[in-house]
Amino acid sequence: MRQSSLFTKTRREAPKDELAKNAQLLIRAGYVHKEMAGVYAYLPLGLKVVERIKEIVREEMEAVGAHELLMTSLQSKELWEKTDRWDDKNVDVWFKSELKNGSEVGFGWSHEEPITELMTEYLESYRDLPAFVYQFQTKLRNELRAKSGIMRGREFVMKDMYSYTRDEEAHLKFYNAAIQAYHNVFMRVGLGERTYLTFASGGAFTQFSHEFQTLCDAGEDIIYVHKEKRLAVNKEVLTPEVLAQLDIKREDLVEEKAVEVGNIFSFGDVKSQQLGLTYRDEEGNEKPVILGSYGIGITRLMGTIVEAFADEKGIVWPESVSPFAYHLVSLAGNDAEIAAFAEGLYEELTDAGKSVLYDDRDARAGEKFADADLIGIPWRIVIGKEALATGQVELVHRKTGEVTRVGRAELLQR
RNA sequence: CGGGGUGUCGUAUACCGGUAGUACGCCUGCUUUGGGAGCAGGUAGACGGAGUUCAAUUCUCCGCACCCCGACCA
Repeated sequence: MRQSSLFTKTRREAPKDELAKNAQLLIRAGYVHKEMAGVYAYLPLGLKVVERIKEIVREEMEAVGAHELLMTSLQSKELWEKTDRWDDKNVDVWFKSELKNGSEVGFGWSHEEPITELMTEYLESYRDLPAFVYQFQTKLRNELRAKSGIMRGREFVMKDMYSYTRDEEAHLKFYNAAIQAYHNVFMRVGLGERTYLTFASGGAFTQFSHEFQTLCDAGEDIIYVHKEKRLAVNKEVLTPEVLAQLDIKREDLVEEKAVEVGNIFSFGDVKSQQLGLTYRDEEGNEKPVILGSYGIGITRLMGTIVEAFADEKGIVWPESVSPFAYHLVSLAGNDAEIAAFAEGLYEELTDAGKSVLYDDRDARAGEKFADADLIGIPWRIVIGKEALATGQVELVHRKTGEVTRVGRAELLQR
């Protein structure tokens, strides 16, 4: 992409109403636009990051056998009444509206009910099980208080996956596969080292649910981390009984701030009973389907990545989620030869399938470097007089600042 | 939802009960060109409403918006 064609611009300063680092940097660099409190639009650069994160998640979900679908944002009141979650007294984040004919509808803050009801139409026999589905959906939640930039908004993108299995054994098998898939996701987006499987309270069906908590100063949660065993417990389950059960000692736990980037739940058959999701087994007996729910906050994950890796100059994207692999910075000025060199290299890299943001703007070096630092693409290629003279270009690593000089051929082979 | 705070050009800020200033941005021109350039000229602003006052951007009230702390958070 030619930067001259990008309508967004960088800003020196963050708006004064943004205190969260992730929002300050994402706005300054032109990734997002704040529409209202807790509601952000994703601009071209920001959308690329969202899509890259989604693609990683998609690959891992497909790898455990799940299929993608897309549910609706408008949801039916009658459906949610079946599980007693329509009433504002029970769910306090509903946005509700009504149709012209007067019937009430809700804006989806979760999709467990709709997807499960959908499944009643298709899952009838043990032969139809198991079934695993997921989607990327914009969730709408009327949070009392939005905060922390894109990390806790009223509108955000979430990956939610649901498992439908015939019994507890099949459920656990998938549940454990999902845990591994989640680990893979967080590893791939660069947060693996600092993300912990965290035991949380489980509700009626199982003792525990599991959260994936990423250590981060901007986090809203407090967790207790066992670094050696690479697990953590949520405050609500920090009891002597649980510690004994997990075979960990209180003194080995460190209190840390963290962001909940994912969570997984076992629902058992409660919701299936409520919504009438049953199947016939081999003997013709009608049995409830076992349900599991698995979420990853895609946009929250993006904010967490910014928070985790940014430095004083700006964003530092891991290669796996960066909007572009390379930031080609041309310092041509009025020098047509340098401009031609940069143009040629841009074409070559692009033709070779590399994703390149090409700073072809008529701007000075300082401004270009500052912008490149802010935007945070992992590798910067600098084209100046020296490149013309030697044929070698500067390759600068955003994260470390390390500079190496490489030839075109070497660059194309990376 | 309880508490606290803030609303001034596009952005960040200053001052002030009596002519709203600065920087960046943006526009024009010239110069400059490896770390947010220089000069000159230009563009653009008091959240909305009511009240107090000779006079309100400034004080008061209401509304709206935004931020922070808490509560909440499948």
